[in-house]
Amino acid sequence: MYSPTTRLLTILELLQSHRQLSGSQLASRLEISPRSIRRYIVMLQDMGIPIEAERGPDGAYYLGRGVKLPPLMINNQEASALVLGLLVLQAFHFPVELVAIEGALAKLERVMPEALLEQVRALQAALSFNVVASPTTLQPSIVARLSLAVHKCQSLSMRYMSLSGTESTRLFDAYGIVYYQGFWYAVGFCHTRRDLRTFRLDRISELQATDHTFDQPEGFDPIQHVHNAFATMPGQYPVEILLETSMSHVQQVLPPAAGSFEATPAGILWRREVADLWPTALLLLKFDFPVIIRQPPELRTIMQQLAAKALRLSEE
Amino acid sequence: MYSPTTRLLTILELLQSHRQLSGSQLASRLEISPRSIRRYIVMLQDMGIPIEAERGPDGAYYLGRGVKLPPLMINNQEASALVLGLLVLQAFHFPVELVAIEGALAKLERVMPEALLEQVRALQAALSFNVVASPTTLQPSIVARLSLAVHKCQSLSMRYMSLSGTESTRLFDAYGIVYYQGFWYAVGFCHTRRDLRTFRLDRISELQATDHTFDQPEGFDPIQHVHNAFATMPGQYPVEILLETSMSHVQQVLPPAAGSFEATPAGILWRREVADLWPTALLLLKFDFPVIIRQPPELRTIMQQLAAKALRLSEE
DNA sequence: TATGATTAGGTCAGAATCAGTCCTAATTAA
DNA sequence: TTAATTAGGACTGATTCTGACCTAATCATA
Repeated sequence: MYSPTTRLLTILELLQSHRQLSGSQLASRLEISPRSIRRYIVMLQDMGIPIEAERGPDGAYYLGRGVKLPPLMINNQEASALVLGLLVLQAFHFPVELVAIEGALAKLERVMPEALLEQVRALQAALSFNVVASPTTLQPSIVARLSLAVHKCQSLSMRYMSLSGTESTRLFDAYGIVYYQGFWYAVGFCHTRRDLRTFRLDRISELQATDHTFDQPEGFDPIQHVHNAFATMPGQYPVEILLETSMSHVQQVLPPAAGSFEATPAGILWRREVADLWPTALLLLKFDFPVIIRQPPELRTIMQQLAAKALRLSEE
Repeated sequence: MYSPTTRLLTILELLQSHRQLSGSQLASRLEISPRSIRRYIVMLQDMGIPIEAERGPDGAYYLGRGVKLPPLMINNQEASALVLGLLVLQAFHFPVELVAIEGALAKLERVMPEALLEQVRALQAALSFNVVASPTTLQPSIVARLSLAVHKCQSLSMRYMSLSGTESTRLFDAYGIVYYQGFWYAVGFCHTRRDLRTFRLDRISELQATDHTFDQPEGFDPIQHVHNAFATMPGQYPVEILLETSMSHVQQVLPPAAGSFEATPAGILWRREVADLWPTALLLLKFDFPVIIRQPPELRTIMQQLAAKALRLSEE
């Protein structure tokens, strides 16, 4: 704590680990005059470090937000947490700039004490994450803009290429972003299709926030919806099924995203649209309450086929 | 970049973002004489920052490892990556000291530019990880020691409390650590039971590395093993089904957690143990390839019931 | 083996910086 | 109002820093 430079760093460190400190506190810790502390504060500010001050009694200096990040003073524990975090991001193909992850990793690993690095590497080698490798890469900037739009409830205009390869522009209210089996998806309401939809992020080519805002539906669970969306890709068959049970039971068994539910005297009328009827058919077999198929007739045919298949399986 | 004090920090920053820099490069960047650079290097070294040098042509200065961490100079991108990493660690209940995560988070968030922080917070709020919340906490120190033992192939002596509540001391060769459905497990060879075993980390109370070392088996996949261990949990129905398709197709349709798969001339033999046969029965109806039920006979009965149910549904 | 580029460091004088001690002003909570 | 705090000007003397000019040591390459 002798040279001016170390003093400067010490002040920075003190301000980083304490919420706020008064000039006299700093002065006594560094054993220099308060006047010099004020001078150091100015020096730090000149360096772009946003030190702010509260005046008056109980006034103090504290770190504010700037445009640039000040040098971070971290201890060993924190460093290993940081490295581990970065490694996890890498393993999960998190939508963050790779350069950023690698840059931060390089900086940290280059200066970490040997013993610490060994510990972290051991953890890294020993831990197995249950991760499906993602075959595609996606642009972090898209994810960043998307998440901001989710946060601010801004509708989005985007260009999307469907799995079949056709590209289209859609107006979309994003409710959440979900990682599911190696891919990242945006879940929300598609104005073009007027339905809840799931879009794979790596198939979005353009994304633009609009002025239009929307209301986030209460209690919507993006994960649930993605799970469900995989069983029920939206499409051309209008399905109408009468569930002879209570609404509360339905809500336990089916996610809100599964379609619309209407209470009728005969039971709960469940409506949705699907391209593939098979998942719905299987779903119906799962239920432990009586079910009546209203629409479409094709679903009855599929049920017959399922019955035949089940019978065949039971005999062989 | 004018005062001597700021120059020191600039040199540090340059050394952190570049792998290595020669004295003359540094001198021209800071617009001071090479002699002064040399002096600054000494000052940094005196401050405990391990700057090392390569002599001769193409010689240069570079950062080495010390006992203490130097101030980290990071940019905005790197900061958001770091914060995200920490958030993920938190979400996954990663075995890292909570204090470390929170300390680092506090330091980073306190100084991050407003816009950046908002972006990260938005991401955090929008992203849904498919994570099961862990009901237990575990000691990071145990994980650290365990992972070191995995790395160094040291046998471990540990006290473990089984699910039934009996405590025992075991000699254990840890092969890996796996996160599976909200819990952390150590996978390896248990000398006491003379078998591959899986131990939940939060049930380990004492852990001690021994002098004894072991050989890590070639090509052992800890995740695979945990999956298997769960698929073959003692349920009462041993299920054995012949899937008449290729192994690669099976792997696309079924997760590794579904059980064990064995290639036979007739097809893939799928074995698992379950307590409830219904989910398996429904699963079989999903497949688009021929399937033969070998075991148990009860599964055939269930298939008949399913067939009846499907038929009933198709008629109404 | 010779050469040149580089780090390492000693020395010295003059310039620049820094620290402390005075001040005064502005701000703000009690 | 009062007291505590930040903010900062001015001066002086001590300290430090800088650049210039040295000499060694090291090491890759021609």
